[in-house]
Amino acid sequence: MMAKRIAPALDRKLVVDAAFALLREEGIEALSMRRLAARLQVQAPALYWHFRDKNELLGLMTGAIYRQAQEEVGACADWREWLVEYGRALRRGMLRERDAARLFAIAPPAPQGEAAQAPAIAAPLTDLGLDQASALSARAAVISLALGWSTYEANGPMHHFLEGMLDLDRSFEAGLQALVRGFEPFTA
Amino acid sequence: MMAKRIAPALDRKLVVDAAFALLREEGIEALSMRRLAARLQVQAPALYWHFRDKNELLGLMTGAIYRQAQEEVGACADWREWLVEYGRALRRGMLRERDAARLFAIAPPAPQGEAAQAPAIAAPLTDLGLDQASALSARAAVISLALGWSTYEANGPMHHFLEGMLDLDRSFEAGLQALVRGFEPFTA
DNA sequence: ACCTGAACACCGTTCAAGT
DNA sequence: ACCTGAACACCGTTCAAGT
Repeated sequence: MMAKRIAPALDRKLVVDAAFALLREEGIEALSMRRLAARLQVQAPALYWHFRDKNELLGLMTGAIYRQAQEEVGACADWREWLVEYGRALRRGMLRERDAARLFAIAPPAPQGEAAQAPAIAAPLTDLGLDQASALSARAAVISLALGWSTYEANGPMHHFLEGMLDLDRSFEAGLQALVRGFEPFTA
Repeated sequence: MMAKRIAPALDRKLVVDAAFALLREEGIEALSMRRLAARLQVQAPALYWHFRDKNELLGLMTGAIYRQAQEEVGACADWREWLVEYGRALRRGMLRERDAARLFAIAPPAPQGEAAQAPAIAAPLTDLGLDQASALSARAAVISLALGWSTYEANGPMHHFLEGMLDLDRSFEAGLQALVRGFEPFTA
């Protein structure tokens, strides 16, 4: 007879999903290994069988947001259109998840597969005719704008008067348009 | 006779300076109230006489970086030049202090004086002929780009191959130029 | 007014031990 | 293989008490 194999209580996807739920419900301050474990009906050290440390878990979360944004971008006629759609998708993703900006500040998106290679990162843009160096540079700028905007927007100092004073959605859009419009590829 | 008045061991400036020193030497993970107090030869609770909580202290730190950037911008011929110089100054400030991006993600810059009012924030640009709404929007976009860039740059995923693949300084500059070049004021 | 001592309610992580 | 129990070395913050 084979030994009885009982089903594991946890797997990576289960934990990441629970972490997103906890983040949405209680915010990043409440996202501790102990609370997460409790929600999964398990003790905190059990999580360390599945993840090296908390940072790895958070990296999978930002990685998911990051990847989903790319998937949301449909077929585009040219690289400028792709950049604008990508910027909007990133912003949507960061608005969807609570404290997303703080998450990105702590834990870089974990790449999966060969998505970490420069040609793969540049691909959506090089496919539309942009050279690789320009593609990497432009994509980095769009990510930075979206990331910085949500950090800025989450910040209290502005949030009070700015949301009356300044339409945040419209202003982000204006910034994104400006960035993409003004971008000049390194090789004409 | 008056009672003997002994000099206080601490004041706000002293603490903020020590916090910057600790941040530079040991990074944001080591910036705890207890370690900071130890460096000042005092017990941790003493800090709570001078600051409401840790966040207030961090806000003074980001506020200092933020304000210094503005002071570094000299006289400009037009608002586009001001935005570019301001963006560069912000980036310098964030490179100067370790973990600056994470600091900004946690604690919004504490405004001081009447610097928190919209007209004051817009002033450097409205003085150069831009309308207030465009000024706030453009300034927010430049801040976001600088902030996001340093978050992005601090992140590991890219940092490995990106620093060979992509000149980070040159790319930031290209993004900043694009943003400012492409920006169209709301009122022509 | 300004600081200390002691305590509270937490953290992330390690590691032997259980099953 | 996967999880628990117990422990270590920390946190931020409060509060009575000292001077």
